[in-house]
Amino acid sequence: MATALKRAVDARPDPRVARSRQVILSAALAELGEIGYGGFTIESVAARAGVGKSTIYRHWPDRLSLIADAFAKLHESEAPDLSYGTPRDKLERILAHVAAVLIDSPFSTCLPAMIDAAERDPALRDFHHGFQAEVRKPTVALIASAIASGDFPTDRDPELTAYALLGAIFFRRLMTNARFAPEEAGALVNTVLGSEA
Amino acid sequence: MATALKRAVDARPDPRVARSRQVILSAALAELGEIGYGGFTIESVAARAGVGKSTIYRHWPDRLSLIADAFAKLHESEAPDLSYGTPRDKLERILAHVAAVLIDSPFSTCLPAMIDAAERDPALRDFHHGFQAEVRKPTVALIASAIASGDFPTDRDPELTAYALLGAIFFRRLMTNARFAPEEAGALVNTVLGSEA
DNA sequence: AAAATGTGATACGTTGACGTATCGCTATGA
DNA sequence: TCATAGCGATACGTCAACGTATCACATTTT
Repeated sequence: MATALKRAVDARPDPRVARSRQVILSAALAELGEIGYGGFTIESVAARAGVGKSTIYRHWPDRLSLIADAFAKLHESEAPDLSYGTPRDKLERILAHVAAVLIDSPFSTCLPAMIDAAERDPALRDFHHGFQAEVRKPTVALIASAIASGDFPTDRDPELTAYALLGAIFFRRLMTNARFAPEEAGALVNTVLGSEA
Repeated sequence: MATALKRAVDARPDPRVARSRQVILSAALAELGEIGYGGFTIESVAARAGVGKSTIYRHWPDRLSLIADAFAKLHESEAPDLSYGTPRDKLERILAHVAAVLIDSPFSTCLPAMIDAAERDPALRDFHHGFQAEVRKPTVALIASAIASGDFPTDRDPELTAYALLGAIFFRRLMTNARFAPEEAGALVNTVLGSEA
């Protein structure tokens, strides 16, 4: 059995590989935030990562798969704790978290590039939309159950409610120069669900 | 007085200039929709417009000013008629209009490129945010007056309400694969303002 | 009709990124 | 210790777009 294959099967992986992949992905994210999808180049990523260009080509076949992996890395974030509080408290906590992420985080920095990339490449679009749908699920479920239990007004559509709440925060990030502050989360819930909910 | 200067002062402009500018701007918009901001090139625009590259450089000094002019052209659209109906009717009409625009229009096609461009260039950002704020004004005013008059629930913030309503529609365009249908406008108003409003 | 000017085409040198290949060098696992 | 990779650097030819400069032709104004 060839040595390389043997290692792949039963030996410990070379730690240099993991390290290379990690610094390259970080540099790629930084580039996406700064330059965007269209102007993204392998050579800038290599320079920023302090890595030889060949090292990137060793691990990714082309620009697009590197971008896809970088976006995937972006989505390693934790959600707020939903194990306690009233439905309204939980919802407010979720929205404050989303607002905080959109004010300042790698995700927020790369969001315009991601939206642009999703528009150009079908695989990235599926990834982007699919991941967002996944992330939205707990929020929609929370709203639906609160409506069903009567905690929230019962004449609401859970999905539309989620779109209105999340949409307000994303809209402020992408279409205005005043990002949504986490402290406004309560006011947003009041405005959408009514202040007595 | 030199002839060129004299013409600039008091004579009729050469119609070829207007025609060139117009076909170039259209081609530039098509390119922005297809390629995006980062990959935008003067040569593609020239080819698409069926125009010599020199003609573009005759009228615009560089890439950025051409993009800015193209985006400006994008914003020549008419708003729905707000001269009749209840506040709720008017609001629903506005939202249905926004939804229709975001489903299919040059604006919708170029929106991801515009968001990306706004993130990279401060002048384009100011333009983008400024124009959106302008467009939003009548909607916010309508909501504010309907809240003040008691037509809408009085415990709402007009601006937040506008962000929730518009945000839902933009969110669906940018973050999901199911754009908002104009027919859903009524349901959206119900969900945000309550069905009895 | 004549003068002026905008136009498309084309050529130019320059630059930056592509993706490949080939170096010694060094970290690694055996 | 030693063979084995993975590494950064660098060079390579290719290509696409940059922004400039000419040119003959067509359109327009005077």
